[in-house]
Amino acid sequence: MDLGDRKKQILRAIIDDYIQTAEPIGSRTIVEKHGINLSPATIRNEMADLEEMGYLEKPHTSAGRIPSELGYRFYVKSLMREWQLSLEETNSLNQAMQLRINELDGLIAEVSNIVSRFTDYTVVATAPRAVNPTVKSIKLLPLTQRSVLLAVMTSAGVVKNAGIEAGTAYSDEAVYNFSKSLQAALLGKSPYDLTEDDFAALKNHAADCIMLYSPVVAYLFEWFDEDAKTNVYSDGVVNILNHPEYRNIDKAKQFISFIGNRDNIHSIMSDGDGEHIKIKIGDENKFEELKDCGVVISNYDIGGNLRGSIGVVGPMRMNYSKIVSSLELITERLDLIINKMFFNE
Amino acid sequence: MDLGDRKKQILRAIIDDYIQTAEPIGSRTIVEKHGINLSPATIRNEMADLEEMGYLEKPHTSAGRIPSELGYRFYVKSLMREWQLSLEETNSLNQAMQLRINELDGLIAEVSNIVSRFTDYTVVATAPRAVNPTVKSIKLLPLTQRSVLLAVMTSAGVVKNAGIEAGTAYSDEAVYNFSKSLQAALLGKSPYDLTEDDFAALKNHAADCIMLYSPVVAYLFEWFDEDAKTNVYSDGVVNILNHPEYRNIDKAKQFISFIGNRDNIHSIMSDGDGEHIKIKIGDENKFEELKDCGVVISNYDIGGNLRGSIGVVGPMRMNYSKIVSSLELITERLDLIINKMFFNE
DNA sequence: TGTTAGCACTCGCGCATCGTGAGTGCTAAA
DNA sequence: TTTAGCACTCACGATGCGCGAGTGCTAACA
Repeated sequence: MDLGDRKKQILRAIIDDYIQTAEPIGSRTIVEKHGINLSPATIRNEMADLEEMGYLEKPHTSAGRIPSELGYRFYVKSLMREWQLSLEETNSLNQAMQLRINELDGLIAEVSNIVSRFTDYTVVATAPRAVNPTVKSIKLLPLTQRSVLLAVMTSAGVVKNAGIEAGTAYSDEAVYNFSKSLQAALLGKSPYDLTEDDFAALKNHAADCIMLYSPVVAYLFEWFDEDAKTNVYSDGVVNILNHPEYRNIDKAKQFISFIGNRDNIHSIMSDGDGEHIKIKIGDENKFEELKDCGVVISNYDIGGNLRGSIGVVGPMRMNYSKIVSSLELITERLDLIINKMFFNE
Repeated sequence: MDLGDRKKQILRAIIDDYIQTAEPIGSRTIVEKHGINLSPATIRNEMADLEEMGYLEKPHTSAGRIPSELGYRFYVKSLMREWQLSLEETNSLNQAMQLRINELDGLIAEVSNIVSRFTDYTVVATAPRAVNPTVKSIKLLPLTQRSVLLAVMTSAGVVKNAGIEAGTAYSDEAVYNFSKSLQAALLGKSPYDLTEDDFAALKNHAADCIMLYSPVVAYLFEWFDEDAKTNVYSDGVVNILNHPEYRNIDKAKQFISFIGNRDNIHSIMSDGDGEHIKIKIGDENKFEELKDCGVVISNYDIGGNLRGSIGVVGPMRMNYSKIVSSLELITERLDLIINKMFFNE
């Protein structure tokens, strides 16, 4: 399992090259392109070894070698060098992140777009979610005779609101009283903190506008439901067509359909076990549809209050190095922006 | 320009056939598949005429004929027969429309999905927009010390709301008073009805919470701005890959990118001049990217209060007849559902 | 013992060739 | 006016072939 330095150097050269060209690399190419002072024959011997060890594959007898799935894994774990984003690249990224957006959903959509354009792969993302959120403010507001507005601000600074059709008319006073009871019961807490008794009491207080009780509670749980499908985004799905692995229409169709399904995206993101950046290659993905793909997920965590993920999906032959650098830069900026957005200037 | 009955019959046969098979039709095929009591030679003569008139084209000398752009236009205008959705089809559509959704955005997204699955083409849609909306209810509600919620219900029953970061703290009373002034000024009107003087007066009344004035006005105009980009949706983009016209990866890429841009979708929908169903073929589309495409737009209008559009985009060779029938059925159901959703039970 | 030159061998790819068959237009007869 | 007959066209798929990049093996060399 332990590779000699020369083998490592050759393996790295092959993978680096293949990531760029998508074409099998022959022994001669390695000698020429990468400054290795050995004859092609020697390289051939080493390559035969690497193939036997499972790091390389031959598409057919007379082609060069390409990395195997195992080869990629070894590469991202031990061989990959940090990608130096050029100054222009860094600048253009920073510039693109000068967002004049002041609402979370738009922000994530915009960031997904930036990353997909920048990496030329498909990007998936989930909107940041509050960690253990509590109610910071809750109000009921009569809108018309027959409808009220429920507005909640969570501890993470996220505002949720919804109109409720009351069915019958209620006095402003009844609504106001119910609103007060909600505040008394919920401020500083999550609806999951309340006992059945608490809810029973609350229902009592809502006696004068009882039709509002159920919708209010339903919305509260919906907003605080940890398992709820949060908003997911994707962008640059079409980028997959830029890569030769997906010249095949049926493969492309399968990929695009798969990513088009929100549940799948949600599921891709959800097993990032809190690691900062997680790379999954081929069979490491739990979806059959991604068995030829690479996935890089970055989980960010803002001030311990908001958590979200942004991921890059593409063929197994991806520029992992550049993706990791870009995601790191992006999540760093994102942290700054969201902090500014929610927690004072 | 006026075609004899026989020519019409032949042209219709060719186009119907081509829509189904995507392959050039020869004189013999016409005689065999469609019950026409003439010899292939006669058909050939007629086809030569139709070609000269511009309704048909030859991909090359020894293939059959395919419809020209002009041919398609003539077809949808004069030749196309009403498509009879089968009972199963109608049922499955009706069943799919049993939506348990009670919010506009989700509804449109769901309907787009249904139509795209049903027709096997790409669907674009805009969320319904109010026609000449006025303010039915407007309130400002303190959320926390430093943020307020602006809630507006329009005459069409649509609720808009937004949190405003106040910057500095205001008394509940100041906010309440400003809220009252807003009501006095705006109830039953649109912000576009107010004069400069009205706004000046309003600003005066907001003296105690002057930082709120600008954002409130900005939101109002945003919400009532007819030209504002409304929410647009698309679904089934990947369906384009099911059609042989888009076996070519580059064409597919161009199409998918084009549809991926929200501005383009908005623009596609926006020139439906109030006609109920509008079909645009090839060059009739103002976008270069759609010059090989057909577009069917259905503009629906619910109770004179809400207007929206749903459209189907695909290759020029589309099953226009089935699309039109489906869209008609769908918009009819949509009318029912939205009516139920907003205006009483 | 590790490295390298030499060499025969493999095999995918691009290219040219060619027969097939569907379809056409024209002409002349019904 | 319609149709049978016929020569002609041309895309398409199959076949075959040469090229060249790349390999593995062997034997010689440092």
